[in-house]
Amino acid sequence: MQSSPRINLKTLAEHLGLSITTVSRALKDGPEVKPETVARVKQAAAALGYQPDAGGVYLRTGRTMKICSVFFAPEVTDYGDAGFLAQVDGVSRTLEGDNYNLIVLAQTASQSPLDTVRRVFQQRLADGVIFSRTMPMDERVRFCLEYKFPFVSFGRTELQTSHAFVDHDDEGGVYDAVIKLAGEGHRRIALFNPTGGLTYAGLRLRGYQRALAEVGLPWDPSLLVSADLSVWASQAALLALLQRDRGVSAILCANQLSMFGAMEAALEHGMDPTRDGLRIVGFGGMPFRMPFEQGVTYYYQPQRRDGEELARHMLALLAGSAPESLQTVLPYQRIDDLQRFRLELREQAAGSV
Amino acid sequence: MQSSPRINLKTLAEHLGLSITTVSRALKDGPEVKPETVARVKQAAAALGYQPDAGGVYLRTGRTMKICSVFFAPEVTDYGDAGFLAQVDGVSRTLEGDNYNLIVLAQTASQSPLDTVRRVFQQRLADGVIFSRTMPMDERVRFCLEYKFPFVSFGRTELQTSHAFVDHDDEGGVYDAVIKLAGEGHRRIALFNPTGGLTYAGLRLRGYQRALAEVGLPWDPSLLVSADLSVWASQAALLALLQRDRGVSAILCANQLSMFGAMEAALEHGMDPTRDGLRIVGFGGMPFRMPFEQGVTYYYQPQRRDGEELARHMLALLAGSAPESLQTVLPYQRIDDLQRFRLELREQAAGSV
DNA sequence: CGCACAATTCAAAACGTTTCGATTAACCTG
DNA sequence: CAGGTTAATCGAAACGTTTTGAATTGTGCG
Repeated sequence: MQSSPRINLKTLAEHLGLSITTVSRALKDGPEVKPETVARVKQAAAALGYQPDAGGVYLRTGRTMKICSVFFAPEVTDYGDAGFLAQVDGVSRTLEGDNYNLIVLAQTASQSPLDTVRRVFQQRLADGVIFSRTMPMDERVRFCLEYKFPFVSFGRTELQTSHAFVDHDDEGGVYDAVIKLAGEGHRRIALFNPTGGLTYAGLRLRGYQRALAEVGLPWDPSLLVSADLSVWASQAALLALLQRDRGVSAILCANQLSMFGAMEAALEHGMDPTRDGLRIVGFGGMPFRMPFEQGVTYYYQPQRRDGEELARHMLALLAGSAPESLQTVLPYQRIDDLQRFRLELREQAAGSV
Repeated sequence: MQSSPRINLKTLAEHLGLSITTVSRALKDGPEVKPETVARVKQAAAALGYQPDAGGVYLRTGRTMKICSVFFAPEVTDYGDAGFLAQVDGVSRTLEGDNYNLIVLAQTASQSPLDTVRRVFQQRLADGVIFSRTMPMDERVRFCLEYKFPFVSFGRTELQTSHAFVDHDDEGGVYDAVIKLAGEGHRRIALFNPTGGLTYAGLRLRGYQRALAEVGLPWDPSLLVSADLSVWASQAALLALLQRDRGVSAILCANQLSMFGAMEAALEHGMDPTRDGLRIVGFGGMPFRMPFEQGVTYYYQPQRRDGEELARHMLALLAGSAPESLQTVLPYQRIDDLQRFRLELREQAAGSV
């Protein structure tokens, strides 16, 4: 158990009086090796604590056994997105089973999204990449397709070539929300959408317009508000809306941060959510405690599951599955009573521990 | 700009009519290469988009150019810790300047903290490791010291051998809070501490007791409440406290999640923060909007800066600096008016963009 | 006994990089 | 111009692994 000379195939082979070739093959149950020898090698490897050197394996095989997930850092500017961590946890946990490790690369505001992906590819930082904030004509998707670099996007594109993705059914969620709100008598329903040309913003708009048409409400562009996906930006944009349009009685937010922004805007505008009957609809993962919770509807998706699905797709891709078969659109779960929902999650968590 | 043959030193050398040696040296400004040649090589490298292959570099130099940050996944169970992302952002951004990449390894509940660090070391996943949740006799610190593996702990230890760390001045923060609260007339001040034997829990207790002694208040063990660092656990523990002890007028929380827990507990107990004059003291990063904000004092530390400091220490360590010189204890900033503080941060952020 | 054939094992090459030591060319000194 | 010094470049080895092709044994059959 001496530690100075690091255990590698060579030391292991010398120690056993075998060749490097045989040891290497024995460790992966090569059929050319005598079963007896296999057992002997494996025992010695375990005893000496041999671990294959990742660099050596890569150089020979071209496989890094790493997957990269891109983390969009500018979103951290104010409250950050705790849900991303749950996703990371899901990805990490799923990859672990197949001996893959996760690299998280922070994408700063200064570099373009494509730069980050290109770097992963060119420096061979990982065998595949996972990214979000997907756009209809996403350049990262194009890049990966061109160089045949395995990837799973969190969000769909409108590109011809099909590829692996995981996405939320935002069109369906928004559609459902508008139908319900209209049923309750709401006439002026605002839609908040993130800027940046993300695919799901378009899908949300489609669901919105489809529902409006169905219930016979007019499509009023002034009810569509766009801003950055942060508390402050959405707050400012929605405050402006409330100030210029007294008829708005419901706001469809994009994620938790913009929901916080909507609530702050309502309070800043002097509204009392209970008295004024303002309805706020949010979308996202595990809901934080909010400034107020009356009149709030929440469309929920567990983000750890997103991560698990992303990782499963990635592993399947690397194992040779066709991208067409690796496309998931996950439905939202509608929550009307947040308090009760939290209690449920709490019991659920307590039960699993 | 042909894409099929990957650009490596060999192709680059052939393209320039130079040897691999010269090209390699030119790219790192080796003094043995004619300045003119250096320029020529660099230009060609840029034009062809040459990026050194991470695996090749590692195999030769033994440097992975990666740093691993361990992410404690069980904390995600409910609200997650958005602050960790800010830290990740800080680490990542700082490493980037020195061409290091960040690996985030999720530590699941099933594996011991030591396992994760050991894996990083044995598989040579990274050149160094950063971890938190440090304990006085931390086994990970012991391990890294024994194998001379570079590390920076977020949190101090009580081990003899000195090592690099970054920590918050929790003792000072708690001390300051108790002094102020006592000055306002509070007599029964509760201290919430996380379970798990973390170093900073002990430091908090020390600051608490020191302040009590100084202002002449008795040390009452029943005012010390311990539970997991989650909303639910802290909520349950603090609710129990409020129910059994009617005299408690202030609660010192540990992080944002336990502060949420304290507020939920107070509300569940039927308290009106304004009317009942309950003071809640929180510690942590960027403060979320909370269920109520009257009577709240917040001790703030920007977590992105934590990450930057951790990364700076790591880089210095790898450059050969003595660990003794890489020990930081950061003071908290006391915030009495959260609303105003958020506005300040907002303007600050707006100014920097 | 000679030959083919299977069962084991091995030597060597390759991946991309850095670096030691050697080589060449050019320049200076006496 | 011989001999020495410097500047610039190059060839080759090494890192740890997998894999191709070859070598060594043992066995069965004619």
